[in-house]
Amino acid sequence: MLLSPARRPAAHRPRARIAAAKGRRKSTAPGISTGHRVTIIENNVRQRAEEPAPITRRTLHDEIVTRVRDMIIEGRLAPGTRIHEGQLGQALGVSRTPLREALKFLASEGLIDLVPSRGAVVRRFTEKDVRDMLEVLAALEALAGRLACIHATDEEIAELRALHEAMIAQYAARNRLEYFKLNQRIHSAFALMSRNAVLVATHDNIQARLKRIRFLGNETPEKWQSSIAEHEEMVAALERRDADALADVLARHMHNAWERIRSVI
Amino acid sequence: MLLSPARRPAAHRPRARIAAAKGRRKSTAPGISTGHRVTIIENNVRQRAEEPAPITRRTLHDEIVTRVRDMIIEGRLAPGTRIHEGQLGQALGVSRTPLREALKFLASEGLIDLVPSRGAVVRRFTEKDVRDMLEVLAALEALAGRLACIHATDEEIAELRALHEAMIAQYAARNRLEYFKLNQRIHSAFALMSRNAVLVATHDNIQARLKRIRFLGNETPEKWQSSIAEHEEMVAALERRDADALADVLARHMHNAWERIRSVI
DNA sequence: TTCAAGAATGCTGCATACAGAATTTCGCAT
DNA sequence: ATGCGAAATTCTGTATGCAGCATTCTTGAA
Repeated sequence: MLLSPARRPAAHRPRARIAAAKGRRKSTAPGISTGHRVTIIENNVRQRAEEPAPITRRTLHDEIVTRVRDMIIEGRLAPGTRIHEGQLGQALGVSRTPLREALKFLASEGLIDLVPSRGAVVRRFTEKDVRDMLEVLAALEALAGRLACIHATDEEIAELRALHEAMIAQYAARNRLEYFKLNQRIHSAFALMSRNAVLVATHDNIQARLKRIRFLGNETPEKWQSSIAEHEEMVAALERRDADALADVLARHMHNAWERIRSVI
Repeated sequence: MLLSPARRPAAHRPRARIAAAKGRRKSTAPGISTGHRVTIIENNVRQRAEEPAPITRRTLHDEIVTRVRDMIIEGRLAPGTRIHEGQLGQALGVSRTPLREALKFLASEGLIDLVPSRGAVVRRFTEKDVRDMLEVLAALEALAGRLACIHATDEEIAELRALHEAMIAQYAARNRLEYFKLNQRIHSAFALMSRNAVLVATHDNIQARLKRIRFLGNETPEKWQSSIAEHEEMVAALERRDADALADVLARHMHNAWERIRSVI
């Protein structure tokens, strides 16, 4: 019903199941990767702020978390949708146990609500919720900007500039999806350059919740224009390492973001 | 081993199990409640920012989340401890399934790490982790303070003042635990008065991670003294509804908090 | 005595089974 | 037709079983 035709749960062959799920993922979920690779910024943070083991062996519930999260963000699971453990499990080709574990995780992230003995519901954000999130995000990005002015390397700043130029190119081409991805990436880059892992995690969490709404809000290229001007200011401020100016424009950018997306709530 | 003498898992009687767990909770875990009740502040927020249904029917995994979270915060599960699903499950009198679900939730909250096929480990915070958390918390509280100046009712402010006075009384009595609880409660109150549910949730999450460390940091009453002076400033600023002053003192308070606790990391 | 390879044990990851709550359906009376 | 109530169905919540990975223990050789 949701992903692929329901399949018989071939009894108890766990490893094969994982492989199947992984294989299918590539074909159905396009992922968030963009052609333009940010290596310096991301690597610097991984190296300095996170754990040293990059050997990511994914478990099933882990895989399911990203799958379902993507489904919600991409709108394939609409807000208000009741998540049916049996059906979704069948659609994903997994049993209910890891799926339920994944749902608990997503509930903690705030993407779904867990109603006792009635299951999980994709969370619907009210207008106030969105404003609240943007308000917090503004404060977090302002902090990130200040820290980035202190900690970012010249290399990273150059790469951010490159990302910005790439985004402008996508704007010129009216390529909405790629424009949006680069836009989000730039915001994440500020968080990463702060060298504060907690800030990165918190920022990512809230940004993820807003992702779909912000994407929908960027409907017309006219709306992108003002956003781009602010981005230009942001990059310039970082290049000057002017923390106050950067924090100011980031906060302003978030405020304007609300104006841009309020119509789609 | 951990909570109560291991008991036979009397086969499959779920509801009785819940009742047993609830009953036992009261007797073993003292909870975080303080004699002094904050009603106005908390009710106002519940009423305006959260869901309208206060009929909390707790499921088992939900109960386990709070139990295990408390165990970590109270230090009965020390950082670095490997969480043994079988043992902990027996100690809590529940099967592994809801326990595992609870662990996924706590992992998302950042209190434990999940290592594939090796289970859960109570997260150990480095010095940098703590500084990062305080840095973010400072930004969040500064925002909360600004918003509180706008949204708080006079009633709420009066109640905050009462909380503050109560905290001073506990200080005078050298009652460390009660002092600490009121202290945390005051910080939460600022978040609540912001009328921003996302801010409240984010703040609570980070505050919970820091709780144990901050408690340990408050070892000597001398350390409390400076903290109290800042609190006095905070309350006064809110009474004047002076957002800039409040944001400033909150940020300063967080900075000093680091000085107070850095020795116990 | 030390080290290494293999056996044994223990634990996690996932699937499935079962009980009870929620919801729907259906019969019946109004 | 419509509203009500009970049976039936569906789904969630929890327990348990099984397979494979990790770790520890054991044993044999250098």
